[in-house]
Amino acid sequence: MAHWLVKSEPNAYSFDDLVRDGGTVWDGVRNNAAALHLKAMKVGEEVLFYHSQEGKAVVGLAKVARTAFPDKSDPTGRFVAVELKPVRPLKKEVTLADMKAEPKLAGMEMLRQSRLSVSPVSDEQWKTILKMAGG
DNA sequence: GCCAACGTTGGC
DNA sequence: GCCAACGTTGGC
Repeated sequence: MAHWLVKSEPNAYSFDDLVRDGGTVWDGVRNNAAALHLKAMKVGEEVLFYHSQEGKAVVGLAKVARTAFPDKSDPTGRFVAVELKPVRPLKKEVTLADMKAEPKLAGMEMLRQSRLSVSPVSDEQWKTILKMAGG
């Protein structure tokens, strides 16, 4: 099973919003690299939910509820959306500073390319982050 | 098809 | 608020 990380500005859509809604369509991605990752997602795969700008931390776990389908909000029809459901909040947030300070996470895609809104997370990175979050 | 200019994202 | 990184656009 692959793992992923998605970013959202909590002002626009926070993890609490996802919990409140019980799930959401993850659309609005307008970047090819990110879209490729969306297309690779499978139902049931788990996703780290990261708050950018206000927060700068991984705050919760979500999972893929529906694989990629055409993003209705995209007039060109080139991009896709998925559906995500909340799993649980993390016991402890894992901040960007925490992740940068952890050598095991040095190769993380989201650290390498900070603007990428959807990125893959390796098994080892996944385990490391969950451990940092208090299990 | 190249590349400069511009816009957007996101960390600081 | 600034700036670096990166993607996109448009002139040539």
